[in-house]
Amino acid sequence: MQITRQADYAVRAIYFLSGLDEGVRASTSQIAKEQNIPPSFLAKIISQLSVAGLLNTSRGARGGVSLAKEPKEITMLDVIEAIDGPIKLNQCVNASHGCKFDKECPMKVMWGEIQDDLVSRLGGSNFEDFVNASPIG
Amino acid sequence: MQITRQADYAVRAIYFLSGLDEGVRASTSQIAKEQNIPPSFLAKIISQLSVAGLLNTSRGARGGVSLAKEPKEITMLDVIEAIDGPIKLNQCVNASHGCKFDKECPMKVMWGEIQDDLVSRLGGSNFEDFVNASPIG
DNA sequence: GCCAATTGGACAAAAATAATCTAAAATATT
DNA sequence: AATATTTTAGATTATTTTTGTCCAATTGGC
Repeated sequence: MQITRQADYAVRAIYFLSGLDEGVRASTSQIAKEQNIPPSFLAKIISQLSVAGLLNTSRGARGGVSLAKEPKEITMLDVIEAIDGPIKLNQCVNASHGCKFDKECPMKVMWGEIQDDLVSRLGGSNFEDFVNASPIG
Repeated sequence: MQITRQADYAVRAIYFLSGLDEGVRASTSQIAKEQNIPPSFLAKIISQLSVAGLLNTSRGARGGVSLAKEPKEITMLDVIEAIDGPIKLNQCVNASHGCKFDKECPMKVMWGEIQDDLVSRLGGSNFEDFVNASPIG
């Protein structure tokens, strides 16, 4: 019932980049040092975020990473699902898996509602708001 | 970001027992068979629920398990936290752990709010309501 | 005493998580 | 062209968590 370390690292990386001027790059190792994240682990995460379309990367000297969209267009949900996959609070939500109750299960309904709420709140949280709430020093 | 199988098993056991008449016992193996849960695994879970004060157990022939409270007095949160421990959506919530942002982190605030919501919804869901919503056949 | 049940502990297997390491590819700078 | 820097990709490892199993002990009713 907790986001993974990886997802947290991803969020912090995006947040860090959101604090930079538009288009400005930072290298993975820079972010790693700044945020105290294992560098080669972060490299993997950065790569996934790039595949997910959240980051632009450029190789080579003076290369690095920058946001692929404005902070306002990136939500907490985007980042977390890019790393941890779709949110699913219980195995049965949005999928029957042979539980005896299943179809008539009021608890399944509850999980579905809570999950929808969670997803919608995460989907409504963007990084511009985060940065505005507390400008990064 | 998902409750464990154990917690789900626990919930299903409590739900099953909530459908019985007050004070009626069922054996662990009965519940296990009924709900398709590995019996010796369920025994462990039952034991934890007993320690948590949610179940009464009695050993010996004709022994078994029954609810320690009325279904109305048992919440989804009770059951899940008895098995999975306290809900914590991210490592940083309610605890500083050396993240660079920490104190001024708007995302930590967000996690805290979402978590409080989740906890309050789970704490507001009791098993009488579940049983009423869909009487167990 | 016998049978049926929980209890407790050790143990094992599998899966998920958290990394590390290395080689390759790309690209600015010199 | 050479070099230094950086991402990319893949294999590999280590650790932790999750999911169980098994067995002996205990308890209680008949």
